[in-house]
Order: sequence, then structure tokens, then C-alpha cells
Amino acid sequence: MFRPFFEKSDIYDMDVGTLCLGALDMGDATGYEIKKMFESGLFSHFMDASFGSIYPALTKLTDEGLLTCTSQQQERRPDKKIYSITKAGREALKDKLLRPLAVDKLKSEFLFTMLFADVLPAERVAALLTNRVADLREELSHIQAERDSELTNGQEFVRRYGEAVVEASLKFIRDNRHLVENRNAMREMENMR
Amino acid sequence: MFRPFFEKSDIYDMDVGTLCLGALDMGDATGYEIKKMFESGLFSHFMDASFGSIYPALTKLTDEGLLTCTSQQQERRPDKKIYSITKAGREALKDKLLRPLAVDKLKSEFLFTMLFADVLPAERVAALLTNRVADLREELSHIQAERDSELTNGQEFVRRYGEAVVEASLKFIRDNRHLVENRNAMREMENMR
DNA sequence: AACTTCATGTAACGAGTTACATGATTAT
DNA sequence: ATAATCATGTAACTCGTTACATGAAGTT
Repeated sequence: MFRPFFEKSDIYDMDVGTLCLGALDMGDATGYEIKKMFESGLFSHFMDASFGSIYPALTKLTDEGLLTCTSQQQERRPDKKIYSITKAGREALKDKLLRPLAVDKLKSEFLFTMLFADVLPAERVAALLTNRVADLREELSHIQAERDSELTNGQEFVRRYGEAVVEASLKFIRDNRHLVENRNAMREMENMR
Repeated sequence: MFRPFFEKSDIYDMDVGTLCLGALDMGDATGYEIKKMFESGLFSHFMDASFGSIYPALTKLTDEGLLTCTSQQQERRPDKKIYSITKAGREALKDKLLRPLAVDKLKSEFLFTMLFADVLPAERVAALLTNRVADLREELSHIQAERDSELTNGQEFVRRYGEAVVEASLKFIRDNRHLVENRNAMREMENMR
């Protein structure tokens, strides 16, 4: 009988605090800059967080001694708070990264919608596909833009992974959109086989 | 200047209620069966929900007239409640599906972890990759198992999409794992280029 | 014996988002 | 004029999960 060697509560939860720790492991940054990292760049492809969760997380992590914070005065603006990860912070991050991972789950509104392609107006389906292609192309160009920068092996692996998946999606849509766009063409192909 | 033609609140939110409506559009089911659909089968690849959200959603949807419910008595078990989507329910679903979509976002703990491959123990990285391959293989076999069933074009599109992405991921890992597994090999390859 | 499947439901809790507060500067 | 960028922070809210309650039948 299979007995799990870990409890559910042990499963590594990629919460905002951990995300911030990860971001700061790559260099000092402010909360604002961390948000930007989640919006563009390597991180953006598989994580997200809002200011409303980043700022409190940063405060909490600092209280716990996992980060240090230096304020930099600015004129006519709130002080810039530059956070740095501490040794304890690096250890806490590494600790989290050694825990069992949950299987990733994609939440795709696009795929959910495509499930009903047959009952949706043809223009809607076409627009959905076209937008999707545009989004993927944009994502691809962002990913490729990061090619030049000096990345660790891990970062480069992740970058290429994203690139590969986006390229495969793009190719798939190119090759298969007729299936949902042109319903008659589909039936003809079925018959030809 | 760009003026958005829709408000944020208009953006289609794939909440549990909508997921249930979608599931029931494919045929009558109980809450328990809907949960199973989210755990395996076509739906499972990009959505999820627990009993704690499915049952209340079903009750709410019924109150709103989007579903009807017939109880089926059972011996020594709670009555089976079979839900059917109503005409109003189908319209509500279609309505939702016509709203602007948010760009999908993958939350991947695997990729987040791989970002730090360089500072993680080699065995951890190897195990991560091996587990990932196993998970993907399993997912692929599930997706392929659905091949025979009679699917609508939309469903078949989604099935093949999942298949294509999983295959691409598998191929990617096969071709690129050396990048994070064997750090010296990586450097040698870099020099050879 | 112990666990899984069947079957529904509720309450407590948690982690996040959205919206607000504040406000100068620069780009369109 | 209007909006976006910079910059931080808090409070209300939302949506969902987890854990519990209940309990028989079948599987390992």
C-alpha cells in the first residue's frame, strides 16, 4: 500500500513571500521593482503578485530576519526601500525549494472557452485564436529578448523551456485552427482519412 | 490614446460556478461527478475545484434558475442530486464565454525551482526532472486515452492542444536537462560553439 | 485492519486581489 | 488635458481550500 512520505502541509507552497525571496536572491530590489519583475522578464511567465501582497510580505520577511532593508531618501516621493536577502533568507529559500512540489496546474480560460467552440459564433472563435496567437507572439519576443543577458544555467533552462512551450503552442494553433474555425473542412478531412 | 473598451470587472472570470455550468453543458451530473471530471478527463488539464466550492456553487446556480436538480433516493447514502443545465443556464454560459479573456498565466513551482538549479544539490535537480518527466508522461497517457471517445471539434482541439504542449515539454526536458544536470558539460558546450 | 469510493454539505480559515490614500514627474 | 511611471502602504473583500460531520460498501 502506498504511504505518502510527506504530509500535505509539507508541500511547497509558492506564496508571495517565497517569490519575493527568489526575486531578491537575484539581487537587491525595491517592492516596486519586484512587481515589475513579475510583470516582465523571466519571472513573468509563471508567477504573479500584486502590490497588496508584495509589500506586506516584504515587511514580514524583514521582521523574520530573512531580509534587510535600507531606506533611500527621495525628494517628493516616498522613500525607496531597498531590500537585500540575508544569509538566513537564502537558507529559508533553499529549504523551501527542497520540499516536495505540487504538480503544476494551468488555469486556462482560453482552453475552457475553446471547449465550446462548436456552439460559439464563428467570429468569436476566430477572434479568440487570433488574439491568442498575438499574445503568444508577444510572449515569445519577450522571452527571446532575454537571450543575451547573462543567465545562470537554471535561468537559461527556464527561458528555453518557456520558449519551447510558446513555440509549440504557436505551431499547434497554426496547424489545427481549421479544426474549430472551419467546421466543414474538418468533416471533409475526417472523411478523407 | 488607448481607451479600454471594457472594464476590468467585465473580464471573464472562470469561477467555479462557470466551470460547473460548463461541465453540465456536456451532460447531467452530480456534484461528486463534476469533481471527478475536474480530476481526470479533458477538464483536468486546466481547471480544478474542491467539494467545498462545487456544492455551494451548484446550490446557488439552482437558486438562480440556471440549473435544475432532481434528487434520486439511495439506500444508506445521501440522496444523489442530479443537476441539469437549463436554457437560461446555457445562455449564461455562452454570455460568459463571449466576454474578454484574461491572458492565461501558468503558476509553475517546477519552473520557479529550476531557476535556482545552480545552487540546489545536483540530486535534487535530477529528481525534480525525473519526477517531472513521470508526471508529464502520465498526463500524456491520460490525454491520449480520451482519443477514442466522441468529441466535438472544440473538445478535440483542446485535447490535441494539451497533447502538443505535453509532448513539447517532454521533448524539451529530454534535450535540455543536461544544461542543469551536468554543469561541466554545459560549460564545455558553450566553449565549443 | 485500513483505506478508498461513494455522497453531500458547512464553517473556519487563508491567501490573495481590488480599491483606496497620497502625490510629483514625465510623456502623449 | 490625460495618462502613465514612480513609490509605498492599508483595509475591505472575495474566492477558494481545508477540515470536519456523517456513514455504508467494497477493496487490499
